[in-house]
Amino acid sequence: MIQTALTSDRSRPLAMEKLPAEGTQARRFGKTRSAQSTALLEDYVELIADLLASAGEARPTDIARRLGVSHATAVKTVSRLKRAGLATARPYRGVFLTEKGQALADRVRVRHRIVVDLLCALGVPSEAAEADAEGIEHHVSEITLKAFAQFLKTRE
Amino acid sequence: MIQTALTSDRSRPLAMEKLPAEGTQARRFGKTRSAQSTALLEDYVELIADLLASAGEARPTDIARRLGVSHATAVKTVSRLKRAGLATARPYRGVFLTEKGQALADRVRVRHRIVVDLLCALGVPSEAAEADAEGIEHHVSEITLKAFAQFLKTRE
DNA sequence: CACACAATTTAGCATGAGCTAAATTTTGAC
DNA sequence: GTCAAAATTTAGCTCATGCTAAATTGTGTG
Repeated sequence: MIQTALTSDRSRPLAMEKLPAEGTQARRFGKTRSAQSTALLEDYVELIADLLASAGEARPTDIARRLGVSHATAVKTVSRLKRAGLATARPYRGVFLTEKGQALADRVRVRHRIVVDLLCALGVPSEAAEADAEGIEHHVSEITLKAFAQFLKTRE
Repeated sequence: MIQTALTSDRSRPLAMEKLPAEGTQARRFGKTRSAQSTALLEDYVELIADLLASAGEARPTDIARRLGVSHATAVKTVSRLKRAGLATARPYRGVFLTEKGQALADRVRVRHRIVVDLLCALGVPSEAAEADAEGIEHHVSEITLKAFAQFLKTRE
């Protein structure tokens, strides 16, 4: 079910059983919170793809340094990635992405690019754009992303 | 120190001691994660202000229903708001905002409005705009918010 | 080849955010 | 005024995300 959330992200009902479903607002907040929990995994996957592309391998220590967390934390999260079917890793060897993980990384990268470009187009200095995009991107739905892309296309 | 993070949010160094400070990227991610933890408190404060304005009181049960969580969870989070100096509440009585909490609520409301308006201006359907803004707004820095407002002004 | 050093993993701890169930308090009906 | 129902709080659990410290494994030097 975590995979469901990750593959289609915010475009589907999210299948959270036992949702109180009291009103529209409750559902909206609930969705936001689910997105929160996938954000970290998206960051990891994005970074691992980056490391694999640039260095040929993704070691927990590098992941930890780039994310600003301890190695122990990185290792623990990697094992959650494995549980979620996004990555593979044999003990004391590097980390690799599954097909699903690679697909997610691709989507995340595209989305990141669009969000940064949009912010820049709106006049946000590129440094702030990069920093803010890191937090914003995880909450941008498909439909909003389309709107961003459209806006960028019609004005460049 | 939580207050520091809340009042000025992302515009200051954030004063996290013991930060690994390995590189720009590590700092960026770290900041994103801190913002994550303030997001929930912002939601609560915003909602409490809303309930106080519309109903004259903010009861844990109402908060819980509107946020889609259990009353127990709402109560627990309210006590964190108290610890953070944002709210006051005596047992079995309603919840109220401190001056700091009220100020935060005001800022959050303004920000929310701007983010929603921006998304709409970019062609996002208003329902999606409302939903996405709920997640996005917590990651919009002062400088980015200014850029949003500027964009809206010059084209309205 | 042995052994030290670096990297990795495991163990154990804290906090946040969620839940259910049980205890407590308030309130309203009679 | 009493008592039942509703609201609130407390207790106790789970997971996710972070940490440090200790144990384990790989690697490279002599």
